[in-house]
Amino acid sequence: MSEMKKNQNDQNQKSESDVQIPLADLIKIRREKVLKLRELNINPYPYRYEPTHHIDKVLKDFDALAEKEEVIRLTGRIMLKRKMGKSFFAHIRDMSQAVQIYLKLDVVGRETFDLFNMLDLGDIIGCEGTLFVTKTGERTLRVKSLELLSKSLHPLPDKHAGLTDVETRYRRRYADLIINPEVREVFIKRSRIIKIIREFLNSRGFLEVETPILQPLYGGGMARPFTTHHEKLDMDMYLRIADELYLKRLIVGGYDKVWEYCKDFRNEGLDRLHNPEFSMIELYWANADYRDIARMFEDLLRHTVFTLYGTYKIPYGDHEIDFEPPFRWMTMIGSIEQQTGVDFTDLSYEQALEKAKALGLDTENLINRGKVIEAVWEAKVEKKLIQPTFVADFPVEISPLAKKHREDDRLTERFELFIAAQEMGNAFSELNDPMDQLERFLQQGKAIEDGDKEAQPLDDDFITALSYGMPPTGGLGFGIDRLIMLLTNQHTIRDVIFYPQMKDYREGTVPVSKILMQLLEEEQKKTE
RNA sequence: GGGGGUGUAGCUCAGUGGUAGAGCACCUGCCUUUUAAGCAGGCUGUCGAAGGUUCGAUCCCUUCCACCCUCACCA
Repeated sequence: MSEMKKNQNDQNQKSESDVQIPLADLIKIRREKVLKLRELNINPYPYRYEPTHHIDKVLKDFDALAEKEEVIRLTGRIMLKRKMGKSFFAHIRDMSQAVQIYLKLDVVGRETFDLFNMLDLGDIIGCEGTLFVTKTGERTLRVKSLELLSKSLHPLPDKHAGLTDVETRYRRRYADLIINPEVREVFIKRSRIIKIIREFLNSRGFLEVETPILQPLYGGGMARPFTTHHEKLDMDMYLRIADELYLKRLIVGGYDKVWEYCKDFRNEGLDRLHNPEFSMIELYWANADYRDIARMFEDLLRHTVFTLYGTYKIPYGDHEIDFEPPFRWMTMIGSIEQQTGVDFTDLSYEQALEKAKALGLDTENLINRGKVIEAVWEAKVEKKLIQPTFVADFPVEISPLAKKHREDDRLTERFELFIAAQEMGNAFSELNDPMDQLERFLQQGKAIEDGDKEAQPLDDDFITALSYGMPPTGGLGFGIDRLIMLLTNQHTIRDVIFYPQMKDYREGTVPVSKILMQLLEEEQKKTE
């Protein structure tokens, strides 16, 4: 130990001009423990351990297990450690829960006691013993034997204050997960929600399929794509922005119910609600229209919420959202009239523009009638839709893949579902008339020329597919990350994505690998 | 992209125009049922980066970087 101090002093002297990193000292102390353990013939990184229980199971069945004096083997990370002379209390946490363990010198013996004395917060151990309750009533494992399973070199965040710096939480998600158990709960729920939806769709006869992420032409949504290049083919390619066009080709091919869990990519700004890569589910159902889709979507959400929580009402921020069907259904134009008193049904582009201006909107980029109506709707209606509400019958100009409304060809059979003022899904009676689809693409082409960076390019092969004949089809897409936010009461998308997109590391930070590199060099010099 | 804010020890945070502090963590003692254990002692900093003003900058100014909030657009 005195040698350790000398080393530190040496380092302080020789590196007076160097950068001092206190973290390096902390890591060095832990690294020296690794070397010391090896000297004692203890492998700090052994190969396996067989626990008998997860901690939550032990706590659940505690009385019975304690009564029977059953020998329990647990693994976990040391989160707290208190020395009491010739005994220790500590908390270890595994994937499920945390529990207190107790070590007594005269129970575990000198070797194990000294080993545990060397261990740090963050080390992963396996321990075996029986259960008891302490004087103060805490359920505890009395350790008889103990094994180090992995030595931790990096100190843990503060045991009480935790890790709150959002940047560090996202960049080092592992540290976030170690120290903030509620974070791991959110992601467990995320996994369960996806499983529930998958089972729901499979049980309804939908076939789960996979389509290309790497595409020669993007489409199926309004967004700017990421571009990339295939070297051997010498071909520019796009990362998909939506799965729609490939899934509909499968409907043409004869499948009548398909769906895909899609990772999509959009080259746009990122904020509370947007990550450049995100997840959607898209499904297509032959011989159905958008009303059928609405009923099924309602059912899917009802089922998911109820399976998860056993109730239809869940909190989101200040609101309580009620998922009990039927959800409210209103048309886009009708909802505008309800909020503003203006009926856009029979207004021309120029008349609509006038009304929009009168309502106080910036009308600069509103290049057609549909865009005007959409803008008014977004400004005056969207934020008010807290309880689940279908908004239906969008203008044809902003819905190039949706079938024209059976009663009004200025509109399409399309709905979006809104919950908590956020779009939770988008569905159409899919456009299956190849000639109409071609015309829509041509209109989109015009919009691109007019500077609309999100308009869709003409997809010749998709037109070819439709020309073979696609049955009447209802389609739906919904953002999984947004849904997870809603169902877990999270308010930023970064809290439901393990690794949200971040800019490159900041300057001035010293990576841990650099500290380890220095230690490695020191150790190699010593052995020479 | 526009506007506002933040960046100080491994973590959570104070603070000052004269090169910096607390709690936790860490190290050394004591303590065989503790509870954010306690007690005694100790170690720890490119004060986000670069430049400028100044005798002197962590603090004032400029630029840059990262993060957060917000507005505009996409899910």
